[in-house]
Amino acid sequence: MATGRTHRPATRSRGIPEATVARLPLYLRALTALSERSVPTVSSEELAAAAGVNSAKLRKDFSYLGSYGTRGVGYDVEYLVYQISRELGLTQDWPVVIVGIGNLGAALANYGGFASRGFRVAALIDADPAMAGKPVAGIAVQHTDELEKIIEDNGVHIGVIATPAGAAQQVSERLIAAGVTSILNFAPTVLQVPDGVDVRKVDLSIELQILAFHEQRKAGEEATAEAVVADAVAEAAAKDVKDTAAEQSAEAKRTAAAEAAVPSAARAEATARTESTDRKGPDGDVPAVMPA
Amino acid sequence: MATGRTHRPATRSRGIPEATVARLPLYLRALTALSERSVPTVSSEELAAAAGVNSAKLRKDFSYLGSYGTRGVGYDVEYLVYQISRELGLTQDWPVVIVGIGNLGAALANYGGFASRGFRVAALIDADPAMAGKPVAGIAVQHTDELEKIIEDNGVHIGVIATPAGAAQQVSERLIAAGVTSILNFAPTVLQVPDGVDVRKVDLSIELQILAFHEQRKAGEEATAEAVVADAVAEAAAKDVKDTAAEQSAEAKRTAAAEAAVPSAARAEATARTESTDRKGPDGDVPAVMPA
DNA sequence: CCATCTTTGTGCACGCGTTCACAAAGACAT
DNA sequence: ATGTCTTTGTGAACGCGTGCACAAAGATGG
Repeated sequence: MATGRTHRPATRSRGIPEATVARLPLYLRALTALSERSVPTVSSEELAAAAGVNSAKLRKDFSYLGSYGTRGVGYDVEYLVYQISRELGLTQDWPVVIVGIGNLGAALANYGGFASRGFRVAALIDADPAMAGKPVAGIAVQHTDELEKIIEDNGVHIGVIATPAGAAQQVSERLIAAGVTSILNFAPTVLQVPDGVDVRKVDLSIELQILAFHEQRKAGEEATAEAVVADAVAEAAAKDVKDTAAEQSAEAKRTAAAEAAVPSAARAEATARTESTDRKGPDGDVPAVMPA
Repeated sequence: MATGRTHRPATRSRGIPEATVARLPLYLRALTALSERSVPTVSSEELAAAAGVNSAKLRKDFSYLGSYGTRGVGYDVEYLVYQISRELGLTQDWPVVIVGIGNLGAALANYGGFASRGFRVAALIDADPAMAGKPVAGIAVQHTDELEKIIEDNGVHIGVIATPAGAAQQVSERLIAAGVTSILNFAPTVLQVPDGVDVRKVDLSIELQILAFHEQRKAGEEATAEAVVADAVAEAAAKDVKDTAAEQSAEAKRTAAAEAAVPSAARAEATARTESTDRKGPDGDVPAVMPA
């Protein structure tokens, strides 16, 4: 999954825990699949497997909605689909606007999952005058100037931001001022919003970085003792640099730290490689300096 | 953020909590911004504000990495950037393949955040022979047949799946067999993977559904007593249908439940509307039946 | 060198979420 | 009817994550 929950502090909504709410769409998808295959009932065990969760967790999740199962049998698929849809508010059709019709915005506009799940793209909005009028996914792009009018005329409460990072905050403010109270943010920025507005963030770069962390850990854990030692050396060297470089400029300090630490790390990696088979830093042997 | 963590059960990696790991990229981004503005040091309070988190949480997060701050002063921006980058494994350059070059895949390929953050698009792969050779984001798309060779030749460990749901599982199996151990999955499916493989899921539809839930709740909470009563009625009616329709077909049961419940819900909504000002189901008055 | 002021690092308590394990409920067969 | 078997629904224990609040550390000024 992705990251970046910016939620109201834990206002357990009508008794349904946030964690449960986040899983309901997952169950719903699994149930819809079963429904299409005309499966009449499903046990918590089966459904849990399909949704990739623990069966006890699933049962507890459902218990927050009510007692919708039958002991000894399981859950009625169609009935459960309806109950979850209703709970999630998908029995109504939500108009959504997408702001920022670049590569990503266009991809979102074309995403089929919208219409089939209770959402309708009410408008596509972009700041580039050259985009205005152009059809994307069968909908003519409108200019940002129209934003407020579009929101109000269509009674839009959910907005998707797919603009560059720089524009996101301002766009969010205009959306909110016009009546939007829920935002799905794809721009790599932390949005500052007033209370009462929900923001969910999807950040590709963050997801990849989390994967990289685990990947690095996997690569490192075969190199046990020696690597740990080498790491400690690198650590100490870096720390030392920090301590002794107290009056140097930040830039000089960073460079010094890199020089001191990187060779040790490289050594650790080399060691790891000779021990294990092929696991190594994917690109080269000496780690590059970090991005800007 | 997005949803869908499919992680190793909680193998707290080298003492760093998963929740902290998930926030490190956030801090890193805020720090990089400060770095570009040549800010030498930053306090936990300031940085926390920029990253949108509690300052105590931030300090605790950093404490897992070591004591990198200076009391009375704050944190050295450059030094911290380096430490976090190293911890996340971004001091090396990770080659990444993107499978499924549709709208979304193309958007991802064009996403600038890649290169600047330690990732490099090693290849774009698509099953459509017509796509083969076409340049997307300056890289020629390659056919799925080449998948294994590409992975192995480039030492790729991280794969991004942007295919339709139907193809995702098979693609993941091929990726894993070829050596990929971390997957970022954009396809709306739960991937079944062996132990040792990390999967993170980004699901637009799920994010929107979670927003819809909160949105519905906001709309409903102005309508207090009467709505609750009406809801209870709908609940009872639905339950009743379920009970009495025990021997009916699933399809008939669902229809009956919808008929019994929906009018009540509509009533509740109507009540809400007269009481509050303009908050209403965005599209029509009668909730549509849920998606297929 | 001492006093003061700022800011970190963390012990502690609390609450949420997860999981286990089992009793209650119902289906189904005899 | 009665017993057996399956599966739900949930009480209780546990562990992780969060946030408070404060002591320790160090900078800064006199």
